Formats: sequence, structure tokens, C-alpha cells
Amino acid sequence: MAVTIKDVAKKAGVAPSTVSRVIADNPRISLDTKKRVRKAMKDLGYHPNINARNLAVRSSQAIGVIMPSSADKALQNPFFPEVLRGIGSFAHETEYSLYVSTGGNDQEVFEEVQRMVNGNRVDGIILLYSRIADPVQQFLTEKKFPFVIVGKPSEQESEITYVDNNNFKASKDLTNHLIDIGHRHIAFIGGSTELTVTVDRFNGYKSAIEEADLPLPNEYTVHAEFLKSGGRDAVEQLFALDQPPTGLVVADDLMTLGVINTLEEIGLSCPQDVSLTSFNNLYLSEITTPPLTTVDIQIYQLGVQSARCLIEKAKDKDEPAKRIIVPYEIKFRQSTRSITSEPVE
Amino acid sequence: MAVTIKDVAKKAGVAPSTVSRVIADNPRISLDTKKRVRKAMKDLGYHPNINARNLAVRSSQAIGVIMPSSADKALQNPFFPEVLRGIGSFAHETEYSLYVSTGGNDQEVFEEVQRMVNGNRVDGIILLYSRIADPVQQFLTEKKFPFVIVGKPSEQESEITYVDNNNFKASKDLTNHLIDIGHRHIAFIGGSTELTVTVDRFNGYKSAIEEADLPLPNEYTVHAEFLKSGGRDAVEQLFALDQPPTGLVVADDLMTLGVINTLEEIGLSCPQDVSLTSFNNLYLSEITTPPLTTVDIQIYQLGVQSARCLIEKAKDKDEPAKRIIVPYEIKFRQSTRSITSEPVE
DNA sequence: CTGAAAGCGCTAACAG
DNA sequence: CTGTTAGCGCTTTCAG
Repeated sequence: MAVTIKDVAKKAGVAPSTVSRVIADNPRISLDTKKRVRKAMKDLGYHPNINARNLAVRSSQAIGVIMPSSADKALQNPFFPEVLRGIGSFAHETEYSLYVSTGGNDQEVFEEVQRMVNGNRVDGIILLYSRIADPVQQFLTEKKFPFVIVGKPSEQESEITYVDNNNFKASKDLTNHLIDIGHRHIAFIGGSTELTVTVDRFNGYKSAIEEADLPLPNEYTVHAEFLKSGGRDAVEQLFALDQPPTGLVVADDLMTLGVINTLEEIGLSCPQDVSLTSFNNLYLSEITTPPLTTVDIQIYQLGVQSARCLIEKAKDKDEPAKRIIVPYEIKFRQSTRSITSEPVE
Repeated sequence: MAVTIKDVAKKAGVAPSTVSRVIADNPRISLDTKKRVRKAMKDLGYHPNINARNLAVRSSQAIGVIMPSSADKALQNPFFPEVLRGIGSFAHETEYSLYVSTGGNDQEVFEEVQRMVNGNRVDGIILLYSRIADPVQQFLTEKKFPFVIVGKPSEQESEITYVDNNNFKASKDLTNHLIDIGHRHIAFIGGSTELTVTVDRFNGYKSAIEEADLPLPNEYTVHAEFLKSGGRDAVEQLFALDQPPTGLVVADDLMTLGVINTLEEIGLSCPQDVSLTSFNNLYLSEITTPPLTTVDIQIYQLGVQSARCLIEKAKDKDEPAKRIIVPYEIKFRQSTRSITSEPVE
């Protein structure tokens, strides 16, 4: 069918193994024959068959990327194309390919991981989410299959390679910013508490609040889904309180969008009535009304770094577990405003 | 290393070829031996090596998904995770895997396609964008490699399988809606004119305007990038006209978001001063302020259908080119309002 | 209904 | 520096 290494060998008047060596750019081949072989390859339009090579070397030059199951509405978050872009960029450079999985539910995701691992389809896996007691993580750990997490593992932190931001500190900074500009009643809206990222961001918020001796009633912490309805309930509840917050730390830009919308509906506006801060610096956080004060977590870099780590790890299984913390930067925009006087309690 | 077909064969007391037949569920194998073999597979924890199989059958049970190069900011559009989800869903059912490419620029995208095709990594390719004179399309056509386009090809329409919406009609409907509720000055904001989707949506708009005998000055058509800056210029220009539009047809929800933002900045608001309609019904179009009147193009379905077509085509290369039109539905929300009197000209 | 044997296209010792 | 020879793990005739 297609042109094989043998055809090239024949045409160039060498042995197949020589051709193979030329492909690998083996230094022990004379420049002269290399040239001849390369010419033959070009003339014949030769392209190596990946499957054959993979079979021979027992690897696949591919990495698997696991997204959260699409049952999670979270998948609609532009976070994902953006990490993917980072991963893809590094993968392209190193000539790795990308396998992605979007299972419809957790079960399907797990099946896909199994297929990737057991079938030798990929050399390693990047998990794009991290939540507690994840069977996928357990499976991978047991199999001793190379993987890295974008985010922070909830268990065995020291044995797993991961790339993350300092979400605790970022969240603390954000909260402190609100405090600095005069807010005294600050609430937190996060996603599922199963996700480590939510936990970290919550803890950062909490730490800042406590250090500043501000009130931290239970009602000031809500965990909503990304869905509009969830966000709505959360906001309505929050602003029905005797002492509604004047500042909010929201765990994700997309959620913030929902919050703004709900606020409008109940007759409050941002930043006049309430200051909003959030996370991710998605492209759209610049074009919302108002543009959001948000933490730029450098999604693209998260992707690049995770790919780099994974490939290192796939190449050398003994590579120790490492942790990479990508720096963040707070983008100050118009969703926050300083307040001087506090409503009377 | 891993457990192979031979190990299973030995354990079950049969020949490797028999095991292979069991895997393929060949009807000529007695139920008895099938059971025995399956038990052996289970006991040993056997999983077929995909590479070996692919090599033997010259296929890969994988499909390639090509996104636009990430130079296009468009990639941040939640459209992509959503199609991917559709594709993934069908792929999962049929046990195909997904290879994705996100090249950093057009050149890289092209390289990735070549790698996929030449290296036998995938059985077919889904293109997630369609623009005029695309070298990737040409390459695939020449190679007679199975592929389908999400969107409409700009050339050789009848020879290429694609799945699309009736963007012309959807756009016309949208425009007519604005006309119905009293708008007489309606402008169009689209993306790159290289993209066929932009062209179709523009033509639908144009057709409605012409049929209603409304003004269609050149200044009423602007093509902006998704980037904020681009959108801003467009809007400023539009509303500096002697006769600014009161209604807008915008080719994408994300762009609309930028438009709303810019409007606010120049002191106009939606829908009081201008009515906005757009496309895609991204999740976020519900949670913006105001929620958008937009065309639900059923992104997920576009994904599912494209995967279905591709797989049919990959299985039978003689499958004729087909066209699948996914129905759309206009979601009427709060970004439009009817006007009775027209500003004096 | 099942086994033996060849081969998919490539790599990797091992010779020379 | 290069050729020879085995495989990698699976499928698939061809016999039986």
C-alpha cells in the first residue's frame, strides 16, 4: 500500500535498518548515505508508519488529556481550550500528539482512561481537574502510569507531579484587596467542594478574613454550580441576609458573570452596590460589563508546564514527583470599588 | 512485559488465532471455547495492544479533530469544547478515540494534519472551521483522506461531506425579527470574511434587509475580530454615523458580549438604545446582562453528526459525500426590544 | 470450529 | 559505518 521503509531502502541502495537509523538521525551514519536516503524518502513521499514504530518501541509519542466529564457543565468553561492550547503547543514542539477524552459521565471518563492506558495508546496522561477520591487518580497510581495533574491532588500530594497556582495566596490577596479598599462584609462563592481548587480558594479567603478579624458567618460561604440557576439561588440568599456582603470573592469568571446578571435582576449593580473579584482572567472577563477584577492564573502556562512535566516523566519513569507553581497576577479592573462608610448594622 | 494474546492462548489451551477470533467475536468459534478464552483474559488482566492491532489491520480507530490555529483568538470560544463534547460522545459509543490538534499557527496546524494522515494515526479527520482556500482541505482532498467539515466548504461543496446549520436562513430570520419589532436601521457585525460561516450569516442578513427595502449602507457591515479592541472600533464607528443603527445582527455571542461592553462605555445601553441579536447560544449568552436573543445552533449536535458521518466514511471510503443540516432555534431573550417610532432622519 | 504460519512496518541487538 | 536477523502483538489466509 503506502511506501515503506523497504522501498526507501531499495531505492537508496541500503538496508532497511539504515533507513531506520537515518530517521532517528543516528550519528553513526555517514553524512553521505544520510543524504542519499533522505533524497529517496523525499522522492517516494515516504512517511513512517506510527503504529509500526510504536509497536516496535512500545511507546506512542502521544499524551492523553482528560477533561472532566461533560456532565459537569464546567466543560463549557473556556479554561479548557486554553489549557489545551498550552499543552498542544509543547506537544507540537516535541512531536507528541494529543489524545483527548471527554466522557459523558464519570464512568465513561474512567473507561476512556483505561482504554488509553491498557491499549498503550498514550505514554502519559494529564488530568485537567482534581477532586477528592478520584478513581482515575487511584487507577493511574496503582498502575504506576505516568500522569500529572493540573491543579492539586487531594491525596498523596508528595508522590504526584502536579502544576498549579498558589490558589490559597491568590485568594487571600484578592480578599485583602477588598479589605484594603474598605469592605468589611465579604462573602465567598465557590464551585463544588469536591474540587481541590475550590477548597484552596476558600481557605485563602477565610485566612484573610480571619486575620482581619472580620465576620465570617456560615451564610457568607456558598457553593454553587456553574449553572445559572445555582448561581441565582446563591446570590438571592446572600442578599436577603440582614447584613448582605458588599464584596464577593467568586471562584471563577464564568460564575461571576452569572452573579452580575442575578444582581441586576434583583436590582443591585456592580460595582456600585457590590464589588466582585474572581479568578481565571478568561478572555471574556475583559469584555463583560463591568470588566472584572480577576486573578490571571496563566492558563496557557499551566498547560505548557504540565505537558513538559509529563513528557519528562514519560521518558524517564524514575523522574521524581514534582510540583510546579505557576505565578499569578491580579488584574485590577472595574468590578471593584472602594467604599468609605459601612452601612449601619 | 504486558500480558499478550499468547499468554491468554496458553492459559486457555488454544491457539493465538483463536483468541484473536474471540476478541473479534467471530461467530465460528464455539461458545464453549469463547467462554474459556474470556475467562483466561479476565484472569490475566489482558488488554489488546492497540498499536499491534492497528498495524495489522491498517487502521487506528481514532479520529482527528482539527481546531483553528490558536493564533485565532477564536479558540477561546466555548463553541469548541461543546462540539468536542458532541464528537466525543459519539466517538465513545463507537469506541473511537479522539486526536486533537491545536497548532499555534496555520503552518503548525498543517503539519499536525500531515502527521495524522501520513503516520496513519487517524482514520479520518473532522475540521472545526471552514475558510476559503484552506490548504488543509486541499491536502485532504488530494490524498482522498476521509474528512468532514463542521461548517460549509467554500469550494467543491458537492464533493465534501459537511454538517452545518442553515446559517443563511437563521440570519435572515433573526434580521426579520428585528424588522418585525420595528427596527429600520439594522447593522451587521461579523468575523473574518474568510470564514464561510461569516459569509452565510451576512448574506442572510442582507437578503432580509433587501426584501424589506431597508437601507443597507456599506457602513452597516463591519467585520471585526473577536478581540475586544477590534469590536470596540467597529462599534464606535457604527454609532458615530449620522444614522446609527438601532438593531444589530452579530455573528457570535462572544462578540456580542464585547459589543454590549463597548456600548456601555460610549453611553448606550442594550436593549434600551440598541437591540442585539446573535448566534450560537453559548452557555454564557443566558447569563449576560441582558440575556441574549440568539440562534441556538445546537453545537453539541453538530459534533455528534460530524462524528457519525466521519466514521461512516472512514469505514466505507465509497460512502458518497453528504450534507447534514442541523436545525436551529431562535432563543428570544432580553437583548431586543420593539420600537415604535423611528428617530427622525 | 480451530491451528499454523506469514506478515503488517519498524527498531534493535549483533555482527562485521 | 552498515547489513542481517529477530522480534513488537495482533490479524488473517489457508489448511485441516
